[in-house]
Amino acid sequence: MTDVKEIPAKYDAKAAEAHWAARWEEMGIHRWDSDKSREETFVVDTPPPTVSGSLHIGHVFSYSHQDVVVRYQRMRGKNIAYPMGWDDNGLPTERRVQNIFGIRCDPKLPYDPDWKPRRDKGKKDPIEEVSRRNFIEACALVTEEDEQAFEELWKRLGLSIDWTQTYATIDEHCRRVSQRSFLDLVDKGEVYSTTAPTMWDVDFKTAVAQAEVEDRTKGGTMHQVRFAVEEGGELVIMTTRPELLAACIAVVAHPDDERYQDLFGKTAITPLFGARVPILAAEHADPEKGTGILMVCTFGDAMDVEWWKQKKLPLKQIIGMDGRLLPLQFGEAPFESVAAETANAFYAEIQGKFPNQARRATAELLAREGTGPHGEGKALIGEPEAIEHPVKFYEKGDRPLEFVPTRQWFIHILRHKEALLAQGEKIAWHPPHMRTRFDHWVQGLNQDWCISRQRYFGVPFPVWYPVQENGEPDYDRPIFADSSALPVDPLSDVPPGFEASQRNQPGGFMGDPDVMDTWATSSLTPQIVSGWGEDPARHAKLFPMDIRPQSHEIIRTWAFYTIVKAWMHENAIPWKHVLISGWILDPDRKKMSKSKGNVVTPGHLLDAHSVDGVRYWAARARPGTDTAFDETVFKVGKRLATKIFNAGRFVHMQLERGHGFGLPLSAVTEPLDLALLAQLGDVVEKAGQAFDRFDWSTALHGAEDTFWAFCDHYLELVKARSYDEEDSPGRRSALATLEAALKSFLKLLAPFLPYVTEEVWSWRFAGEGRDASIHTSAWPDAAPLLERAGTARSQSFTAAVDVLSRIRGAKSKAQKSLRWPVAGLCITASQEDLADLTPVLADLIQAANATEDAVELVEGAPPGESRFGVEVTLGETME
RNA sequence: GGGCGUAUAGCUCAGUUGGCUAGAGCGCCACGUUGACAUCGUGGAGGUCACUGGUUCAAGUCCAGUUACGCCCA
Repeated sequence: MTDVKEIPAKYDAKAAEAHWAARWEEMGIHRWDSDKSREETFVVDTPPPTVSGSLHIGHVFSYSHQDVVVRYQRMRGKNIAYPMGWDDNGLPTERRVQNIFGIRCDPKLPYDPDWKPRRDKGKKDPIEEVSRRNFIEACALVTEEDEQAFEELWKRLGLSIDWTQTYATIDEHCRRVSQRSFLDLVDKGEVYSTTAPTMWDVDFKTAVAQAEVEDRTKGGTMHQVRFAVEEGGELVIMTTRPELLAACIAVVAHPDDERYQDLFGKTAITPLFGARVPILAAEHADPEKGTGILMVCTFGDAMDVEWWKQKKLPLKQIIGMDGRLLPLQFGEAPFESVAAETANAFYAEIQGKFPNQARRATAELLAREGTGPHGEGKALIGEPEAIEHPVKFYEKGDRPLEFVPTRQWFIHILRHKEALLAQGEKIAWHPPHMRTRFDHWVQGLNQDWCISRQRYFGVPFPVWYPVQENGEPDYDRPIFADSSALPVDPLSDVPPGFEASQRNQPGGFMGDPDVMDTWATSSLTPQIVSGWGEDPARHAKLFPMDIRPQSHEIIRTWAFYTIVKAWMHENAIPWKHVLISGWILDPDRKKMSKSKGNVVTPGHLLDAHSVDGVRYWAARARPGTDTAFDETVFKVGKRLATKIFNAGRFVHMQLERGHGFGLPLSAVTEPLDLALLAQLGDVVEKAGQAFDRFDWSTALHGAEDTFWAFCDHYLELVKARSYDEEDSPGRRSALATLEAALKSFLKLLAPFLPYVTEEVWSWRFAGEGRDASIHTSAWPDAAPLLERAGTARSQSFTAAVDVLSRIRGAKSKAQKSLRWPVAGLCITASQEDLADLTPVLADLIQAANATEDAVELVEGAPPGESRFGVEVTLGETME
């Protein structure tokens, strides 16, 4: 308890932040109680941030939203399970490690136990090659540091996380859960491995999933190329990728396209390479596009893959895993040619090149005389035309994706669209329209989920393959780990029934060298936290979870995959509610992103505007709605915090002077006070309702507005009575109201501004048990407030405010101070409005510094459209 | 090109089921240090509610279309 006289005149936000962050940890008020029932518990599926090193104001924004919701639920008496995870997986970390230490992984190198990563390397130093295990150790080192930086920020932000419940997506527990998930899906027949054309990043040399692909508009060139028709004549196709000519396996046009009716069934011959390819009718060919007839290659795009599958065409792979054109031999299957010798000569000029170089070179070849159909003229018509078109990129990559046939693990999702849409319907989305994004994503799926990544830092597959006598692995007979042995590392662990010496030997085994993609693990955060498959009692208390807070751009990834897994494993939804946060836009309303260089880091903002100020800014944003970054809003939040402190200090001083702490609500008797209770009850009720539908901004809005009205008007109107030296009923009524109001406001605002509200609460209101902290104290109850207010005229308060404002205006116009005495006050209003005003007239007179005999009430129509006509005569002197 | 969303004072945003004389804060201007607060208070000026039509006694709000911006997808 703080002696009221000891309360400092100024609020030191920074000191309060440091003090309370540490105290809450000591008090353990954020701990989940595993003894409580599921019904009493509120579980949060916290987004594990990718610890790529940089903190972003967007983190502060969305994590503040979760915490606001959590703090409300805690005050509602819920046993909160609010864990924290770190997403360390995969490529972002590997990239960072490569840059920081100047290293690259070469899996063929042996482990060097003495090797230590060095940070002092310049950009000019040669890249050091290290073993897989050394590389993974370097990744672990960096992520550990990053996690610390995040944890410090989270703690400073006042996130009420239970820090005894943490995980990292590559830690042992998460590896075990991820591998268990994989094996469970193997058992359920939802996983398969196959060699299929897969979108492939040629720089990172890894497969990527549909969700990681983005279209970028790039400049390209459109070529018109003449093909010979074997039976006589020619046709003209249009293509942006002439470098794939050697991979051409067919020519297609729409079956209804009149221009090509007589060509269907005939054979075309490709220029340069002399390949005989069928001319086919295909529904998906667009007659409006180009010449309406196009070449199918293995593989130019997703459509090519589709046609290749549908028409069962041969595979002619010419792009290698490094993105360069592979060496080929024309005249041999599958590269048969009617002119193998010239084909080889032409191909020699483009072999080994990257596609864009090969494209220009091919165009030049096609422009040579004699390359045209039947050896006449040029194959290329005119000059290539510059165009803009969408090109598929890995979202973290710099070079266009290629379709390369590789062996990968997939999860069946295409055949489950209906079931997944049904799962989406069982979840409440906030705001509701965000579900349509999920629906559209599911409806638009066109590939199964490829979960293999050719990386190092991630969760390995619990899989080995038998090595055949010819030394090649037999992918069709994978050896799965025993579920009791998880997690396993197939590159160091030995499968059941084998000896370590048999690794990579004919008749022995080989470990799957790949790791799972990030989402294969991140899609399991509910299961990871709940102890799925390990601790049934815990799982039953934490799963399904209550809320999944996240932003809208990862509905198609994180939310989607999590829904997939929960459905496949347990035919369940992973959470009851999805809360979507908007984005931070820069002042030009552009999305903040690293590449644009408009990202704001949060540290200095917390210093300048206080944590409460920054959280206020975050909480003002409606769920799902993007918000412009506006530093002036931080100031408003800080001002609110200061106001809470000052108003709290004032109320405490009044209560102290009047020995008024702990007066019951029944002491509230004055009309003005009863009117305030009515307002208070109303805002408490509305804020609770808003919170119950996860609409934090509306709850804040109401609480804030009412609190300012309380400070600006009620406190001014009640001062005279609370200053009263005698222990009158009027004073007792004022003091009881002040305490009830302050407590209510502190609680209403506590989820948003946890520090200043706790600070003020701690002076005298903190007690035993739940009341030890405002954040565990009970959410205010509107019923007793409204009951006490009864039928009190709540219009009385607004009437007093209305007239007081008019008097203030008159003083302001006369350039007098607000304490300037009022010598005459004539108020004209309807009978009803005067009836509202009369009971609070005494308070009004005091606040206006008027006297009772100066006031004249006239029943009649007020001038204009105002509620009250107010004529003010100011006194001659200040007195 | 398709889907979803947004558009209200200079800026950031509120505006329930249509009832509005359209609000708040910031910024701006003026005034004021009164016993919570100068990290302040009071007052003032600021709007064709993107545009065009429609429904209605009544439209910021409902309907249709247009434009601009954002996101997702192709």
